[in-house]
Amino acid sequence: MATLQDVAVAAGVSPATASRALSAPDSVSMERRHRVLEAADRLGYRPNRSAQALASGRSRHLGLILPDLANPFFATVAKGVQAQARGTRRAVLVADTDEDVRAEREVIEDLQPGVDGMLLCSPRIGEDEIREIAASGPVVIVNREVEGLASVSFDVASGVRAALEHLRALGHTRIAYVGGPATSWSDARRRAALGEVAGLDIVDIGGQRPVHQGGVAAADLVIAARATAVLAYNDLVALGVMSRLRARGLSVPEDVSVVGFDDIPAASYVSPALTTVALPLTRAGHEATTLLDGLDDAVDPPTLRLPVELVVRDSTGPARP
Amino acid sequence: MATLQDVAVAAGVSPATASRALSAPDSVSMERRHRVLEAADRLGYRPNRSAQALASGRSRHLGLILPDLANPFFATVAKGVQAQARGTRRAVLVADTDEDVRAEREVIEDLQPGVDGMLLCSPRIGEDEIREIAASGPVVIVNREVEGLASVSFDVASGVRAALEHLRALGHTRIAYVGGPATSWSDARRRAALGEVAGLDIVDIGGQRPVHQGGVAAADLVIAARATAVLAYNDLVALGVMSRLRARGLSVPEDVSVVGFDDIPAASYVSPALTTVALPLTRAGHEATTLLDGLDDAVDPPTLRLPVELVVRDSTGPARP
DNA sequence: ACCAAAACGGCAAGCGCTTACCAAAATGAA
DNA sequence: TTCATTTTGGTAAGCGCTTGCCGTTTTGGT
Repeated sequence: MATLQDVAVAAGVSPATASRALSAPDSVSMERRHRVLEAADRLGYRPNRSAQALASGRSRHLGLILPDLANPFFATVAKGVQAQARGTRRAVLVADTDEDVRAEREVIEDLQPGVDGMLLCSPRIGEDEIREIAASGPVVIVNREVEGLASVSFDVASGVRAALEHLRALGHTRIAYVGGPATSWSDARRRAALGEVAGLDIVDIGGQRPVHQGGVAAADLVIAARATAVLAYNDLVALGVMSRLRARGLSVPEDVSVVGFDDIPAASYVSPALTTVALPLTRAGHEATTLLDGLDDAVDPPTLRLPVELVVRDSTGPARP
Repeated sequence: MATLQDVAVAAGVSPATASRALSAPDSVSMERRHRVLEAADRLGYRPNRSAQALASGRSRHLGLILPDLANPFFATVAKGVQAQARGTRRAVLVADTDEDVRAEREVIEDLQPGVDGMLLCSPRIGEDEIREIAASGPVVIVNREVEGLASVSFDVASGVRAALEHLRALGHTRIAYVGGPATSWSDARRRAALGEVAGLDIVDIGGQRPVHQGGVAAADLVIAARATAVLAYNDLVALGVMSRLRARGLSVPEDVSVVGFDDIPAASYVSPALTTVALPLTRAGHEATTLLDGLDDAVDPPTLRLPVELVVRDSTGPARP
């Protein structure tokens, strides 16, 4: 494997010049730059990333920590991060914590020293722990907010409000909220917004795992609560609720209306198509990555709260009179 | 930030001993090891990954290249890789090529120098290119086979056979195959197996993008072809076909039976639940990662072909008499 | 033609760690 | 007790690159 040294020799310049020719093109005369580029090309030179990282103190690696890669929510964010990072030729270290707090701590600890910055997606760990992490390296939080730290989140409150108003307009008054993990910041945000629409009777169906099965499990509670509509923590849960409602002989939206959260692809291609609060997931990935870059020269840590949008499809309809 | 040097001084040993105490525990006496560990802990020592990598020549990073993170197929494989890699405390660099051949080439080129090995998931590039890549570093291919290289793939032929036999048993004789990307190796494998079941009239509906919309687009061709059953390239496409069939007023499975491939989560929670050929995706991720580790001491590159299983659900039924 | 300023490029010192290689210490057999 | 053998730990040489510093060349103003 050819080293920069070899390239320099081949081009008849010093290693310093070779280095500059490759990384700071205009600090070297055109002629020499060409000589170096040509030599590098001819020798098939590939920079040694570890050496670059060690010497420069920057690895050009980003760490992305998320609870579950198989969850389309996170996969989509990851895709956004990816795309943005590749634009600046940086690589993304992805770690899946399996929704496990302990694994999360461990993996963050593990990854942090090797990256230039971390993206914490829906972290389940405590605020103080997050602060500690942020103290030892650039960090942007996604889908959660921590006072004093950079974050990209969604305006879920207005999403919840829009969903509830939609349901109220359809004549629903008794609405079940099927929640997510108890440790989830965004579940807390949704809950907090539940009271903001007047004239509604909200039944809170405790925290489920934020997956299809969680919704299945909750559906019977929804039925027992005699709610005519349900707002779910996310689309996966909403889909689970719908499955089970159907299995119990109820039809959506005739008997029960269902609203999800996230707008994952599956939401639009199940039947009935799911009414849901769409979150700009890919964009969140983009923004978070961009934020990470500007962190040092930022005076105070920027907080982005991205707008959401209620997408009305076929899973919601007028309440039975 | 404390360095190994600092730790060594604090523990009253040489840097070499400190290094060994941390990475080769039993090449150092218990007493000194404790001194080092204690000092490291006290100083909050975190090894510098770049330095370790540079000095040892191993980055403890794996590269995972895949066409689309938002596709549950790949996300699931990625999850398997993740889990396995974390077991051996290695990090995974994930790169999403967006189903684009050029991006794929570029990103592989980019990532390879920084990793100890690469996992190429459903690569779309040419065989010769793959060989070239494999020549400059350990590589395992997932969901494709290249003569002479290590790979983990699925026994799709037997899956196709099982699906076709299932359909034939239900009385279907005219069956549409809705294919995937033309450049896809696994689409070619599926196609190759189509002829293996006798007495069937197979209509080939050309290659679609392997996503929901691809299936939607193909559905009308299926109808026009007067097939009573369709086998789709994957579940996403199958789901797309089903949506559109329904929109066209046909019901599944009464009018048309649909079989997918992969068994992604959505397959089981749509209605009607999708009959599909289940692939052990997470396991593929595991196996591929494990294979990568053993590559050097392998005589000839191992090729795993994992078994698949037809999961019969509600999207297939008897043909109309 | 001469000098100041600007542009360019080389030297060399690391970045923080690993790992031969070898010396010293400890162990055990004789 | 002595010598051969094994264990243990120190010395030092890098791994391949970046970058601050400074001398040299070029440029252009007069």
